[in-house]
Amino acid sequence: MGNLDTIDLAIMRTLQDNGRISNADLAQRVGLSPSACSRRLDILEKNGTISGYHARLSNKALDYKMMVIVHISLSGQFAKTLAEFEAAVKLCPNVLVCYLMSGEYDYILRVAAKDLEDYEHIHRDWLSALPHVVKINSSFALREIIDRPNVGL
Amino acid sequence: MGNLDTIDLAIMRTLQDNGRISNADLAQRVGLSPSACSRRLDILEKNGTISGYHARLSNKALDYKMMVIVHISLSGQFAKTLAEFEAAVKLCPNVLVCYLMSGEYDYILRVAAKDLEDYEHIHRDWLSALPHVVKINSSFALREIIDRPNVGL
DNA sequence: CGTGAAAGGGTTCACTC
DNA sequence: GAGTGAACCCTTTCACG
Repeated sequence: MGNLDTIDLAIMRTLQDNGRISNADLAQRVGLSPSACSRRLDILEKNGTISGYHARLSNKALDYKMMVIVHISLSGQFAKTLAEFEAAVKLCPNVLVCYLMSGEYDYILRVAAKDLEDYEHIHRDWLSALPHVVKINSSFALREIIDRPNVGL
Repeated sequence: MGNLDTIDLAIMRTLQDNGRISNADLAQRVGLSPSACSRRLDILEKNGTISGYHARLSNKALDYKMMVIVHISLSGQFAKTLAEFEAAVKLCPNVLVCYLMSGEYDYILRVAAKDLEDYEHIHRDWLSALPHVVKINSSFALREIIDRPNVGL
């Protein structure tokens, strides 16, 4: 996790947008020889600075046309209550993101659904069924403005 | 964007978690010859079902320890108002996600910050400075429970 | 860090079924 | 659609400058 220099940042910037580029092309882009580039990449991966590579699937192509932001409150804040909720929410494949929050609601979720009917099912069969839930508030996304995997470097 | 069969789904499932796997290994995992696998992958990429490959960077390694959910209201809903806000918000590198929403607030944002002081700067110099903003509500994430790039297949 | 070289694989064709 | 084989290219790793 040592210090990142300009070239490390260039490698990361390239791989953010082009995760499947070959090492030879990557080396050329950042101005390194293939062997030096491969060595650096190896370090970045092994020390966890680059934690993985993921294909992004088109929600449209998969017919997921809706994105819903869900705020959830539980009946308490005991560790056991939270742990049971969290274990259950992880099983729902439609939940892309879930954070424990400060403030009015305990959790915020980002949920993908095919359409409104699909979301009704998810709401009834998954979200309402999560343990200790006392309040659910769904807001629907009208349009996606930004969706980046990482902070801009 | 044609129909996806079991093998296509297996390819996508593999590439979601292992975006830099070689075509040869991918072929073996899904039970195809390398050439057949490469042809299918090519189709999935070209028709947009797979829209890209992204390295995931460790927020910890980059020193981004805070995640903030920000609700924002604008002074109106005219197309020009929204367009000006959206153009401006896209320039902030700390904003990972931004959706136009139905409901009480107009936009919801996911913002990464290094620490509380860093967030104060982002709030003052970026968020408060966005055009037409009349209300900002920041909630801080205490813990990440789920953060998947895609819906579970 | 770069170079060069060698070994081992990977990718991409045309071709066949 | 899928598999095969061959040519070509890429990756990885090494010793060395």
